[in-house]
Amino acid sequence: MSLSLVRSQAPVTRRDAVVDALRDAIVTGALEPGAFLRETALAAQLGLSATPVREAMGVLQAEGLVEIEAHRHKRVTPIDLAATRDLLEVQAHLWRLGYVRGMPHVTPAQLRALRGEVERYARVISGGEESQPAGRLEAIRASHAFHTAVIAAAANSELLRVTLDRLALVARFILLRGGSTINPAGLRLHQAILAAITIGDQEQALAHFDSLAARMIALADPAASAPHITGD
Amino acid sequence: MSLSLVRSQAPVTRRDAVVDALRDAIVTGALEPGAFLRETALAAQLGLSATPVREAMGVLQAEGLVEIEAHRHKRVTPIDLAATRDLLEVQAHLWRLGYVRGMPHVTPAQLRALRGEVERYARVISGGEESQPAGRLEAIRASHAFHTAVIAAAANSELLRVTLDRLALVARFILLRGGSTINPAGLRLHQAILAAITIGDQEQALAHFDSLAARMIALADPAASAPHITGD
DNA sequence: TAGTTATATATTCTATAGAATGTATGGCGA
DNA sequence: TCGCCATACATTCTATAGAATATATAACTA
Repeated sequence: MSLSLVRSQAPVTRRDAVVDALRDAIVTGALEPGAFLRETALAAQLGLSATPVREAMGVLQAEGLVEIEAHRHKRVTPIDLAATRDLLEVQAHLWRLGYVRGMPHVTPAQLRALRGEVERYARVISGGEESQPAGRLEAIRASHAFHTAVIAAAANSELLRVTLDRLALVARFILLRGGSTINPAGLRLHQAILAAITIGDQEQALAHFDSLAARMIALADPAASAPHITGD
Repeated sequence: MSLSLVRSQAPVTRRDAVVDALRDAIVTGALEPGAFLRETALAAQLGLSATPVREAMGVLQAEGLVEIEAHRHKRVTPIDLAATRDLLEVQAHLWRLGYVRGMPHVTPAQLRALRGEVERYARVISGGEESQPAGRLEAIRASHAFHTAVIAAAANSELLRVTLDRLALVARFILLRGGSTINPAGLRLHQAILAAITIGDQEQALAHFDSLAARMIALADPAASAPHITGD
């Protein structure tokens, strides 16, 4: 189980290795949202000096996973519901653009890749692992790889970059706070999108994608996520 | 003349100061596209050590202004026409989303700010500075501040961030390669958008914005930018 | 006692030196 | 003459120590 979707192929510098390690820890929640990050302490834990750790922080800051206050401290970005809603809305919008541009150019090989990702998602559900962190992460990775593969077909370098940019941040929220998206209904939507793309019905594929996006965005809806708001 | 639109308010660290200095140099072309950047040489020029220079490179890489090849070299990102077309398309799409979301919430104060930016653009044209680098940069800044102000009204933190993210890269291309957008016709489109927003006609404002965006994207059209392609 | 200033402490930020890596030059062999 | 290997060089990358900055604690004054 890894987060290779946004991981560097083979980290050639210690900095990249630290980035990968910390990203994994943050996305899985091993480093909890809001946790303070001290350079020297982390360096000691990882068995290297503070320099590459410090540089890794800059990368993670660009990905939205770490917040830095100059001369004060660094911390894992807390999960803010309003900010997450904004994030998911923009991400969904960019994904949708990627679908519109990418679907017409999906090759048979890419279609097989899409099928593979859906099967990966399906294995999690059929195995009943949808309530375990490992299974949930696997399903999220499959879903993200699915969307990314469609977008890649658009052959727009900037569109691919901007969608990959905050993918880890999206994954963290869904993994740690988005309980209800990874389930049979979510699987069916992926299957429906795949089926529509396979027969070339892009309109229907988009419709199913919109349903999926709406479900995702709803995760950051205060009304749904804070049901006890009227309790006191 | 500065690039304050993407500049840190008051650089509290040397790293931030270097980022601002290098960003300015890259956007204005003082550091030419493709130029190699050596840490120690730049540090010596700026009168400080290599460490903050090196960290600044990471930030500029995230902004797309610098390309880094591990253990080899760093360079100012070359201007690639295909990549720029992708960039402008995505940027235009995000701006458009910002217009749709932001326009309904523009306050009178923000409207005055928009008017101020259009006047700034107008002063460049009426002063005949549209062919000089300084004037061109001023007009680009006014235009970008205009779009950004509309988007800010949408109050979507992620949308604002993602549009500001690569603003310097967009500005550089238009400044160094986008000869024809800064002119009376460009000014008129800004004025038309402003007028439409002022009277609350968002449909028409969007139509004018689309014209503006199309003109911008056309700058990266190979056919238009390489007219001598049939000459030999 | 409340507020302010000075001091101590912790952490980041920067400078510097050395280690690691990649490229180019020159020599060797076929 | 061409290809391959070793060596020298340049540059990045990392480690370490010291400087700068912010916070907390304690002493002092009104």
